[in-house]
Amino acid sequence: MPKTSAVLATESVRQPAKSTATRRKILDAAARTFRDKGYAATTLNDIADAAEIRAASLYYYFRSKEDLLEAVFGIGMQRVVDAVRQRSAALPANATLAQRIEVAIEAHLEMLLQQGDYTSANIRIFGQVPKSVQRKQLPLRQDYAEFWRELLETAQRSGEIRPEIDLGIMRMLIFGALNWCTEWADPKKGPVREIARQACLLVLNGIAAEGKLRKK
Amino acid sequence: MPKTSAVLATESVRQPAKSTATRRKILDAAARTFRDKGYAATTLNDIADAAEIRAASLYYYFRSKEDLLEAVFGIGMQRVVDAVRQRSAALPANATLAQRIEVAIEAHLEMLLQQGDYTSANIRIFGQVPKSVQRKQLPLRQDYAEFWRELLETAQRSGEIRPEIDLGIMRMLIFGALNWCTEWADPKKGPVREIARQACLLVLNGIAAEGKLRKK
DNA sequence: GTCTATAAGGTGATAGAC
DNA sequence: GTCTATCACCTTATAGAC
Repeated sequence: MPKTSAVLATESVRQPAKSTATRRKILDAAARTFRDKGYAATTLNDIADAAEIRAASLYYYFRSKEDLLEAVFGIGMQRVVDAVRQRSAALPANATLAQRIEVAIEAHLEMLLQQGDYTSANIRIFGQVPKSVQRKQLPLRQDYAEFWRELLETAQRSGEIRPEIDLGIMRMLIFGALNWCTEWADPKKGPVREIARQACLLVLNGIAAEGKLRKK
Repeated sequence: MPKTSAVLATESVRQPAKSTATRRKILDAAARTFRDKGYAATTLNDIADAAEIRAASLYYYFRSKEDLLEAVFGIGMQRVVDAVRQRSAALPANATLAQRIEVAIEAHLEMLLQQGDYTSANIRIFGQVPKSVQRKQLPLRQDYAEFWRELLETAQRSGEIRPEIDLGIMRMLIFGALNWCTEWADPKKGPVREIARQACLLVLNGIAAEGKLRKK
């Protein structure tokens, strides 16, 4: 059973459909507003407006603003982890580095840019949120980092990644290139596919023409 | 005359030294606090505490919280632009792409990670700040983007950058890899030089070993 | 489940003494 | 130049009617 269900489902499965729908509406509204304005600048009234209810009604579903934030964060992170893991698992066992990187980058970017605001909210505002909330998200984040760490380490051991590459630093540089897309990329103005393709070019081969390779 | 002076200097050069020093202290405090907590979550009391004055005294130097933010942003952006431009100008006219990229990446990262909180505040919280403030920063940001656009375009025309690279997308991916360093890199835990070196490896050649290059 | 009313506290900003 | 005192407003959260 995937972890997803624990995070995505409402606590009680037997709750009436209306309640579940409203809860989802609130979460959607919160994710979008947090993403756009940041956590502190978002008021419960902003969220309530977007969800078409009164601010006080939020407390029927969530104990506090922080609780709501945690729910949004959990869903957002779990979605990336699931998407990247699932698509990678679908690859043949003898898939190349290029194929594995390509699939992972594409899944990551799609979650970030197309699949709603939960993931992008998590990525964008994580650094400016109460430390207590950050701490609770660490396990899930490390889980995801671990996936990439393994992917890159295996490839370096097999000789597909050059030995002078520092995998710890490189992983964060790659995350940066991808995550920063929330700040500028607009799926309506250009296909995510093309961004993913360029990101693969960068990560695998860089931008320099052959024969003009850097010495050291 | 560099634009710097207009932004860095106090309005009136004839103001007593004490006033100028306090102003600088406030700016330093604001940059650090904005950077760490975000704009909305930072109160004027936070800044006043860090600057060792009372909140009301801030209004002797700045009209409003937003004014203070604009001042911090302006300084931060101007510093990157100046640093990158100056160091690039010091290169010989026939410098290679690798040399130019290396110098630009190093200067950018040093401003971001070593040279104080103004630049990192700008980079980190820009997306979650009132739209009116963002708009005022656009000219300076475009100025910097223009520098990179030229650098990359010249290199692609001369054949140093492969033709299948989309320079618009690639520039943003590179910015992302670099800017994201504010979220994880700690100059006390590892030299910025090493991060810059790895970033150059990534940008110029990627991570793949030769002979394992991606087909398409 | 959702609402109105309201509490309790903090926020940016101003007035005016020193 | 810096302070204390204060204002008007907005925020999260709770109480209790419906």
